[in-house]
Parts: sequence; structure tokens; C-alpha cells
Amino acid sequence: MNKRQVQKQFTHEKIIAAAKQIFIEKGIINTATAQIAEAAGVAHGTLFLHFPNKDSLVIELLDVELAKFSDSIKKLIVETSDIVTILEQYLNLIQAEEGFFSSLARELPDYKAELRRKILFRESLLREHFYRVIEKGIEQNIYAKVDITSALTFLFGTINYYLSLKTSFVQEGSVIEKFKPSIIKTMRDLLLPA
Amino acid sequence: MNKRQVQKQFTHEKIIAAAKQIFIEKGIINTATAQIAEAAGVAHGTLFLHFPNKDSLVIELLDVELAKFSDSIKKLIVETSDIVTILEQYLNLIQAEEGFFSSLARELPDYKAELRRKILFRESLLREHFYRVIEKGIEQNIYAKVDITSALTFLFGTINYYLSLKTSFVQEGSVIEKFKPSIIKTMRDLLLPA
DNA sequence: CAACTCGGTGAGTGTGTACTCAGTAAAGGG
DNA sequence: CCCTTTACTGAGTACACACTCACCGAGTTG
Repeated sequence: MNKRQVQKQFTHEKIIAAAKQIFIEKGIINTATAQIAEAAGVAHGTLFLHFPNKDSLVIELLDVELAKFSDSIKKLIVETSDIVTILEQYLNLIQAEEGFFSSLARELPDYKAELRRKILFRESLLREHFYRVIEKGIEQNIYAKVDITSALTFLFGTINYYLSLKTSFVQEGSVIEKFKPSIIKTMRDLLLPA
Repeated sequence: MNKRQVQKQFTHEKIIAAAKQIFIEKGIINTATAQIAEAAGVAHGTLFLHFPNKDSLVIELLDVELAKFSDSIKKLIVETSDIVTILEQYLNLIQAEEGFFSSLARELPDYKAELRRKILFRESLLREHFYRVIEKGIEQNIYAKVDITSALTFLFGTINYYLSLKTSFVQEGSVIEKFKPSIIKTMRDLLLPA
């Protein structure tokens, strides 16, 4: 890579990093492209050399984050079959991206179809993984013969619900962190045989 | 009331009705004040004679709807103590306003603080009512000695979750209707002693 | 019925924002 | 060393939207 290409890629990454940061703080709709450019330390116009429009920027950012997240989940599920450990780690992952994905999820309906599809894909992926883990555990008599769908609905529903509270509890700290113990307790109660 | 006052009130109500209709269809942020005026059959400027700004219109509409909803819930809970009936009726109520409140809830984070507070108030009200019903039931040995908080988290979390799916399942029909049986089943399992 | 009140009108204004484009300077190539 | 290519710049454009205001005419009042 020559000097120009290096510079170009550097700028590209600066913009994405800045966008992620501001989106977490203010949400996507509330962030003007000019602000992203300013935060990235480039001219407003530069942004549109790297992305044809704001949506493309959001989608590329989402793709990158989704890939990271998906890899972490796969790794996690391959490495352990203990439901409590998986849950804990999973909640840690959610927590790390809490601001970004939850703000995205909340803006979803106002936003474009492709974003919606991506978020939904991510969720179906997670459900699928969990489903397999639990199913295998049941076969091996590790877990109780629960209604898997109910258990997963509880898990995802609860997380969704807590995240939706986020803007209300504006205090410092992670929403997931706060509710982690009760989520784990309930999932354990649901899954482990009495 | 003289002719002028009647006319004024009529216009006021026309605007609110039109606003509700369009908000359900397109969400609040995506609806321009000019469109509301057009749908109401009044001039754009007329809207601002009746409401100082768009937010006030939203808040008045929300107040009206909240009052209706709250009354229905109170009545429902006074009239019956059978949890399954209460749940069914409650889900019917949610369903009737599904479009309006769920679109509101989804836009919340982008929107103004007072709206957030009102939605939150509504939820705390509902939780409170349910809490009382279940608590009373437990005292009278009607329901299992469940962890009330978990049960309610499941209920509200799940409903929230299903509503968040709404824009994805754009097909006709109510989201709540679709998931009602599984919500009721799980709540019954949680609440009724084995 | 003349004078006045007041709800309604809609073209106009100000603002915020996504996106453009003519110009600039540094890098690359012959 | 000069010419071309290219990433970048930032003032400018187009547009959408909330909100205004000078004017109108029907309703009310004495």
C-alpha cells in the first residue's frame, strides 16, 4: 500500500470510529453528518467521499460490529456448555455494546429496512445458538426439560425490556450490569432441574 | 356554548383525531404538522392556534389516551380477580392501542422528556395494579407463591419485545393477537400452583 | 346594521441537515 | 522536474419542516 492508500484507509477508520462514538452518545437520528466529520477531524465533504450517504455509513458500522459480536458468541458457545457461564459472558458482551445496539434498536422503526433486517438477523443468530446449547443440554440431561421457546423469550424479552429503560435511568452505569443477577437467577431456575 | 365555541372545539377534536390516526400509521417523528392539518381538513396555521407546538399536540393526545387506558384497567381489575381473564382483557386493551403506544414507545428515546415520563408513568401504573392483584391472590392462596417481580418482568418484557418486532412483521394483523396464547400460558404456569 | 371580535387561512420565514462541487495541495509517474 | 492523479476541503445548495403573521370573513354585540 502506498502512502495515499494508507492515508485513505486511516481516514475511513477515523470516520467510522467517530461515528460509533457519537451514535452511542446521541443516537443515529440525532447525529448530524457534520458532527461526525468534526469528531473525526475531517471536512464534512470528506465523509461523502468515503460513504455515498449517511445510511451507508451506519450500515458499514453495523456490519463491522455484528461480525465482531457474532464471532464472540460462536467462540463462547463452542468453548463452554455451562449455561450460567454462557449467560454471564453473553450479558458481558451485550453490556459492552449496550449503548450502540440498544440505541440502534430503539431507532429502528424510524430507520431504514436494511438496518432492521440486520438487527433481526443478529437476534435470530443468537436465538439459534442458545437453542442448540439448551437442546443439547436437555438431551444430555444437564438441563430440565423446559419449554425452550419460553425460556428464550424470557431472556430476550427481559434484555430488550431493560435496554428500553435505559434512557429513563440516565444515571451512570450499565443497565445490563444492574439486572444481570436477576436475569441469571431466573434463567438458571428455568433451566436447571430442581 | 355559542356557535364560535362549538366550531372551535370541533376543530380541536378534528385535529387530535387526525393526529392519532396518522401517528399510528407513520409514527410521530415521521409525521409533519402540515400532514396532520391536511388530514384534519384545516389550514396548517390553524393547528398552531390550537396547540403552541407539535409537542403539545402529542402530549394532549397522550393524556387523553392514557386516561382512557387507565380507566379501563382499573375497571377490569376491580371487576375480576381471575388472572387469566385479567390477562386476556389486558392484552385486548394493549392490542387496541398497539399501533399508537408502541410507535410512541419506540420513538421515545429521540423524543422529549415529558413524553418519556408519561409512558413510564403508564407502565408503573399497570405494574402497580398487577402487583396488587397477584399479591392479593397469593394471600388468598389462589396463586402460587411466585416471585412477583419475575412474573411481571416476564409479562412486560415479553410484550415490549413482541411490540418491538412489529415493524419487522409488517404483515397485516395484530402482533399481540399472535402471541397472546403463549403469553397467557406462561403467566398461568408461573402463577397457578401446580 | 355598523362596529368589533375572533377563529381560520396559507404564503412566507428561519433553521437544521444531507449532500455537492469547484478549488487545493500533496503524492505518484514518466 | 513537470504533469497527472487523487484525497481532501468547506462554502454553497436543495429540501423538509416547525412555526408566524397580515389578512379575511363569519359571528356577536349594542
